[in-house]
Parts: sequence; C-alpha cells; structure tokens
Amino acid sequence: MSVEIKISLNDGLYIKEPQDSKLGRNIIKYSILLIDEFGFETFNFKKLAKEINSTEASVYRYFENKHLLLLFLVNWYWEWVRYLIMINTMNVSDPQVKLKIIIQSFVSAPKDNPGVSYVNESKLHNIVISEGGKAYHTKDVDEENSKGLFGSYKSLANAVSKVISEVNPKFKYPFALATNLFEMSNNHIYFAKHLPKLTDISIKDDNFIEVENMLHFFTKKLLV
Amino acid sequence: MSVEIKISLNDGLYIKEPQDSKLGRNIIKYSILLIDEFGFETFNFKKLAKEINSTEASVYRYFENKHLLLLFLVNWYWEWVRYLIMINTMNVSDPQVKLKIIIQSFVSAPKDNPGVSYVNESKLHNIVISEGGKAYHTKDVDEENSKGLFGSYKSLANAVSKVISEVNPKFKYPFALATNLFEMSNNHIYFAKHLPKLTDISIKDDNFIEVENMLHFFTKKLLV
DNA sequence: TATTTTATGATAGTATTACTATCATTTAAA
DNA sequence: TTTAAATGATAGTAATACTATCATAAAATA
Repeated sequence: MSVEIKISLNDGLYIKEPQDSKLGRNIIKYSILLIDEFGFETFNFKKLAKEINSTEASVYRYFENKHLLLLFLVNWYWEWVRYLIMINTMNVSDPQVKLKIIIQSFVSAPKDNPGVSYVNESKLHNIVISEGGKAYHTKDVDEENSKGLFGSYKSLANAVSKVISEVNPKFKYPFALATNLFEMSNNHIYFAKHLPKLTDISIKDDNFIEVENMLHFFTKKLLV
Repeated sequence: MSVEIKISLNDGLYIKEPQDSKLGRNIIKYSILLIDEFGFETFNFKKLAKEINSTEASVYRYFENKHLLLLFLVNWYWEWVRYLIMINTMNVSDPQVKLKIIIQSFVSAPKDNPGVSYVNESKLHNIVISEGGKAYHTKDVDEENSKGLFGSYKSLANAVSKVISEVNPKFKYPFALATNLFEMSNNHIYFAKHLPKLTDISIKDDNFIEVENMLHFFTKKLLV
C-alpha cells in the first residue's frame, strides 16, 4: 500500500491531464530524463515518443508544445517545493527557524525525499536549475502570465515573502528577497558546476551545503 | 570628427569580425532591433538578412549560428559596461563610492551614454535582461567556457568582486555578490515589467532608480 | 591601371523541427 | 455488448537551420 501525492496545476498548462494516465505519466517521466540528459533545445516530441514507444501525435494530445511541457514541469517542481516547505515548517512557530527550514527545503529538497514515482525530483531540480529561466523568458510571458501559468512560482514566492516579513516586518523587499533566494540557489549551483569563476561556493558529490550556508548568511545579514 | 570605441571580443564568437565591415555592423545593429522586438526564439538569420537587404548565406559568413550571435551581443554588452565602469570610477579612491558608481553604471547605463553608432545600448540592455541567461544555459556551456566565450562576463564579475573585497576584505562571497548584483538587476527589471508579483520594485518611464536603490541597500547591509 | 583577392549576392538544396490530419485499433465505460 | 475514448500508425506541410555553388562587385596590391 502506498499513498502518492498528486500535484494539481493550472489546466492551461496541458491539453489533457498527464498525471491521470500511464502514457501521460510516461511523458512526464521520460521528458525529465531526456531534458536533463540532452538539454531543452535538443529535446523534442519525436525523440520523446520514440523513447516511450509511442508516437509524436500522442504526445501532442497531452501538451501543445515543448515549451508548455517545460512550464508544466517547472510548475510541478515549485508546487512540490511548496508542499515540502509546508510539511517541514508545520508546527514551527519561530519565523527565523521557519526561514532556515525553507532554505534547506528548496536547496537540498530533491535529495532525501520520497516524492512521486514518475518524477525523478533530483533530475527535475537539475532541469529547473539549467532550463527553468527559459520557462518565463519568452515573448509570450504576459499572455501566459494572464492565464495564470506562473501561478505556482508566484504562490511559492508569496508564501516565503510572508515568512520574511514575519522575521522583519520593516524589511522593504520581501518578495525580491524571496525570489532572489530561489534564483540565487539555482544560479550558484549552476555556476559551481559550469562557471566556477562566477561564484565562491563549490559543490562536491552533489552536496549543496555551501549554497545553503551562503543563503543563510545573506538572509541573516539582510533581515537583522 | 568623432571618436568611436571598438570593443574587441574573443574571436571564437564570430567567423569574421562583424565590427570591421558595413554588413557586419548592420548584422549587429539589426539583430539587436529584431531580437528586442520579436524575441530570440522567433528571430532567425533569414529574417535578419531580409531586413538588411542581404542574404542568409552572407550572415552565416559572420556568425556560425544565432546562438553565437547572441553570445557575441551579450559579451559586447558586458564589455561595454566594464568600459563604462572603468571610466566612471577612474580617480575615485573610496571603494564604497566606487561600488555605488558601479551599480549605477550597470543598472542605468544605457540611458544617458553616447556609445557606438551601430549599437542601440538601451535595446541591447533589454536583450540582456530578457534573453541573456540563454547565452550560458546550454548543453555546450563547458565547451564554450573552455574556449573563453564567457570571458567578458567573468572579467566584469572579477573587477566588481575586487571592489567588494576592498569595501570589506572579510566578506566571504565577493564573486557571488558581484554576479548576484547583475542577475538581480536584470531579473527585477524583468519582473517589474512582466511578473510584478515576484518583486517589490516598480518601474515607470524606464526609470530604474528603485532597482538601484534596492541593490545599494543589499550591498550596504551585506558588507557592513 | 590592371589584376588578383576578398566580400557579397543570388539561387538552390537538404535534413530536421514543429506541428496537423486521417484512419485504424485497442482499451475502458456505460 | 455497445459505444465512446485513448492510443497507434502513417502521411503530409511549412518553417528552420543550415551548406554548396557560382556570379558579380568592391577593395587591395602590383
């Protein structure tokens, strides 16, 4: 017996809910593996279809195009992080402790968490790090935003900004700090791996503790 | 009579130096206009060629592909910012003042600066904001990095990190702070324009003063 | 000035991508 | 057991991202 969580997302992200069928879950599972391995530009629905022994046409029945699939994955990820944060901070009252747990949760989340059978959270984390920005850096941002397709990221930012304001109600930039923590985390993991001259932290054996410490340091300094 | 600066970049970025011929300068000029207007994914060499009354083949004689053209533009931009910073901080000895000028320079640089005839710096700034991340978020980062194709960004980060260390020699994250200032500047200008719920700042009439102030506040808090 | 090199234009062609359409077949629901 | 829904198989189209070839124009050099 097992309990699987199902993360529900804005239905503008897909044509048919992929989490409700075997094929749909395969699309999710293998798109994560392929994008992680070969990168988003190289990835396409033909290759994906081949990988899961299906057809291009069938994949297009679930997602309008690969951009929306990426957006789906990224939203799924942030929604999952929000869920983790919720669980991990439950019953914690001190906002400073809460914030510490929040940072831990999104930096090192994919490490030691059970999660969902058709989602490799660690690889999805890699995708968010390497390709996540592409999800909202398009000419269609405004249109997609008005449809609520960035909702998960926004509500996560909102949740974290609230805790930031609890720690220091006078702090003027709770949203900016919240998003900056996410972006910084992703950026510096990426830099450490690929452009080490752009950062001070280093990563060995997928241990992100230095990133965590840096974010703790930044928040502490900024919120005193 | 006029003096034009010429920014020289790693020659792995292009096949033939575009700044040395009329056609090359047209490629730079109109690629900036087209990418700014229609976005990077929609942009291609055929459309560009048509715009400048040339041919696709001719454009390909200057740049291997549109990704390298983008990388060229982004490097050009950072190199230009570095040049501005150099001039603006010349003869300034107080590192805190220097850092303030640096932030001013890269946030509001494209506003009131002369620049180069074939480059619309303000639109190029927009491109860096909206598409800049795509220049290094590819599967070829490592290879391109080893060829030095991110050199301009790195040397800018290096220069700024030095000033940060002058302000506070004990600060542990001079490189991370330097790059974070750039990324934050770009991100929050973008957020203010397209995803306002993700930031606290707002922008009216292309006035980035709130971004500047936020970055001043962050650096001050972090470096005391 | 003549000549040779170099840069650009004109045109064509190819493989891949990003889809859309149609029909047959399998699977699930009523 | 009939009907509906989901998937597979196959084909096709317009656009993209190039490469190749040859002609012509412009610039450099002898």
